[in-house]
Amino acid sequence: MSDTRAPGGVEGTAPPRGARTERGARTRTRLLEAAEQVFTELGYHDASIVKVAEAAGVAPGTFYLYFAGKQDIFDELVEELNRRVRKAMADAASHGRTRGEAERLGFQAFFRFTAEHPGLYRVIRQAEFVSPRALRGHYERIVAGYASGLQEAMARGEIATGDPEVLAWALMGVGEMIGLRWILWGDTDEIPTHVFEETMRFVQRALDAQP
Amino acid sequence: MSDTRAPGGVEGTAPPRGARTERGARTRTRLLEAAEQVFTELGYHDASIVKVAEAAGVAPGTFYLYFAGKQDIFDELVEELNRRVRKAMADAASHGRTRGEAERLGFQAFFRFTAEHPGLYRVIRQAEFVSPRALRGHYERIVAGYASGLQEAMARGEIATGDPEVLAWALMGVGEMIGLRWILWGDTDEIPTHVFEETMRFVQRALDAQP
Amino acid sequence: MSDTRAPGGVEGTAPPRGARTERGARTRTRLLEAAEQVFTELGYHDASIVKVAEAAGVAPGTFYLYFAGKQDIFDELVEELNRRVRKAMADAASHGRTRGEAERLGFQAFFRFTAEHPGLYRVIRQAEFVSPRALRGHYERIVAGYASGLQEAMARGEIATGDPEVLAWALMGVGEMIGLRWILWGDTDEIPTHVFEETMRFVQRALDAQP
Amino acid sequence: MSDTRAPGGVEGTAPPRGARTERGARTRTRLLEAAEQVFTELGYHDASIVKVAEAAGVAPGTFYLYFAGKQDIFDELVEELNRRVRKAMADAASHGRTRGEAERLGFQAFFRFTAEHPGLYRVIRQAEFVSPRALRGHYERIVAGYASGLQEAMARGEIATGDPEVLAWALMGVGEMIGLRWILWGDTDEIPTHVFEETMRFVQRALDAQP
DNA sequence: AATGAATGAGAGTTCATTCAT
DNA sequence: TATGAATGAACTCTCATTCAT
Repeated sequence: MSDTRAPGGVEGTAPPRGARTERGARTRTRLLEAAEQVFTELGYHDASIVKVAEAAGVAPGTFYLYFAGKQDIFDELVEELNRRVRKAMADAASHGRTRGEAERLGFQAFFRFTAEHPGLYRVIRQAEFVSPRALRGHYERIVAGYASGLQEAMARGEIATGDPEVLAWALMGVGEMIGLRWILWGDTDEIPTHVFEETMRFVQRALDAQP
Repeated sequence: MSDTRAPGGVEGTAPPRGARTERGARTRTRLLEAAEQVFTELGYHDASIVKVAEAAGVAPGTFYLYFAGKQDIFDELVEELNRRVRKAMADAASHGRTRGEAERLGFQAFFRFTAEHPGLYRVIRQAEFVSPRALRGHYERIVAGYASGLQEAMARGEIATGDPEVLAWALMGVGEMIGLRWILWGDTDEIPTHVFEETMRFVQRALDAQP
Repeated sequence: MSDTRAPGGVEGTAPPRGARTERGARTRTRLLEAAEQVFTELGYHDASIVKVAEAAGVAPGTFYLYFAGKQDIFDELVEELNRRVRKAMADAASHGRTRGEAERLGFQAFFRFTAEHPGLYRVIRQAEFVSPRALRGHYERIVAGYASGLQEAMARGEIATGDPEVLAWALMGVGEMIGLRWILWGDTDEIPTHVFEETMRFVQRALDAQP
Repeated sequence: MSDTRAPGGVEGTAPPRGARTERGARTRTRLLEAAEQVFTELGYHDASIVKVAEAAGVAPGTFYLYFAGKQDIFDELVEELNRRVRKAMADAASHGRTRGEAERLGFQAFFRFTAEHPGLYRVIRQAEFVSPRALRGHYERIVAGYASGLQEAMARGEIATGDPEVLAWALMGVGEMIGLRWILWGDTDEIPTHVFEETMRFVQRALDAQP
């Protein structure tokens, strides 16, 4: 937000919603944190602006100084969460020496994230019905990473050849469903080791080049 | 819509409202059909009882003679849709001579169902947030079928050994995500052949016993 | 409102808002009466749906069974009031034997209406800012009546020739302003006789054929 | 905007907020100009203080240093606009050699003003509902001018005798309605010549002494 | 003299649900 | 068995105004 506003200027499309000062930035952050908590607890549709504002300790009207509405803050929140998931996965994967190891670490990071923040994970999934575009973009970015890794591995003859994009989506489906079953629906706080290992064996067989 | 609901059957808790006469049964059926149409078109939260009643050609008050509320009819509808999906998959799979063929036919049936009824598929997915229990039950039944098939195949040495349940959930994840990507988000009315074939190769490699 | 609704029919553009029964018709009427009172007392912008509903003795939600919103009921109300004014003027004028007498009686009826319902008159005037089209239509209908009377009188040589439409608007301006000044802003309940007579002389000179 | 407002002048009651310095006077002027623009564009009720402040390049809080509220600045603005209209009419009329010519020039000036500033004209009309007193005062001042001119003309035997006040209000009604019809509702940027001429003939017949 | 974040009452509106008929 | 008018709480959102800085 430039501090050289031309008087009477119209400032383009995105209204410069609040947050021009330090204090404003803090309020905005508080609202985002409150939204995370409320959406997590109640889901998108039972959450309300009033509840979010209340949780942030501000008046309802204040909310609209910073966000255009419920969907707006949801989008921003989901985008933020998605960034976190992707970063966790990419960071973990980058420590792998071999492709297989990277894959393993990536999956592990994903499962760890969802296990540590099951509410957030649910929020992200719910985006399918609220901001399909945002969720799709998120998945596509993960897939793009997967796919390029797979392509390189194919080139090196490490894995079976095939359409890397399809393979990447299939891999993501595996991770999502295992996460859904053993974290959201499971009764432990963590994915059981043998489930994780079985999943990794499944994935490795699915990818490995047949001798 | 099966008209042979045993009163007080599996549902147990909910008293079977209305529908004690021939006419009542017809009204109930009309409401369920209307709900399918309205939920499909609008999604759970934008659907309203008044719209469902209207689509069924019935007054709003009449709705409550047959269902306890919105969630109630949604649950019943999702259960019904799930039965249809499972039946389509099971029927198809039963025509397979080999395990691999059955698997292939089952996946094909799933994709065909979602391609032909994308709205219904979305309704089922949405159940995750509205009636998690119902969706979980649905998935578990599919998994149970998969898993027992896998177990037999393992016993016969046709596929790699492992925890059949984990494998079954992984398989389902693959199907779900490929369906999401190429049917709900795709721009064709059908899953592209090469995507389907690539998916099947992925699945077969993932399961096949290593020589 | 036809009582042969096809089940599931969509009923065209105008939603059949309530009033299918005797009781509904009564509620609708009560709302319209309440609106007249509230708009009259508070003006358009300070009136609120809740106040109207309250004055009608119904819950806020009930209002929306019958009207699409504030502007909708305002339009209907203004249209109704306009019909009354026009009818009062036309009825009165039709008793005139000569053109001049008809004119005199029409003006008189207009002033009487505004004097008896100053609040309504204000509501109609306010329509200029709320439903300009409606007000314009109202004026145009009055003007059309005036103008055709003037044209005939011109043909008979009773009055000066000229563009009857312009003359008609000018006449209406006279009536409106005199009404505004001596009824809305005046301190009596009726237009003073000498003002009325002076106005009629003004009008007659303005129209009369010069010898 | 005259910058020579005598503090505590005619307005009397309202303390002249802010504007005690050179800079303050400039801010006040900017706010008034902004208000003219915003009210003109949006009308009274859709205009908001925040928009006015924005258009003036000033923070919302600053507004209240200079005006007591929305109605306050509206009143002042309307008064200013009215001064402009009256001045335009009086200036024009003063160039007329005969009474009839003065009248003609006055009407012309009024129509020209409204044609050039239709938005302002609307703002003035809207004052009927927002500050009736201000509008009434405006009209009364115009009427006073008309009336004294008419009285003199009567004394000189140039026009029919009668109550000059009633005649003056009638004249103003003619001008207002013709302006409303052909400027606010018309499709040209100017009043058509034949309408103007017809109107003037109407007015002259209405006033002229019968031989 | 100026700021701009914060307020909070109140607006319009929706809809699952009830109940007298 | 069916009706449909009525409910009223809850929702999103606006904006004139205040006040600590």
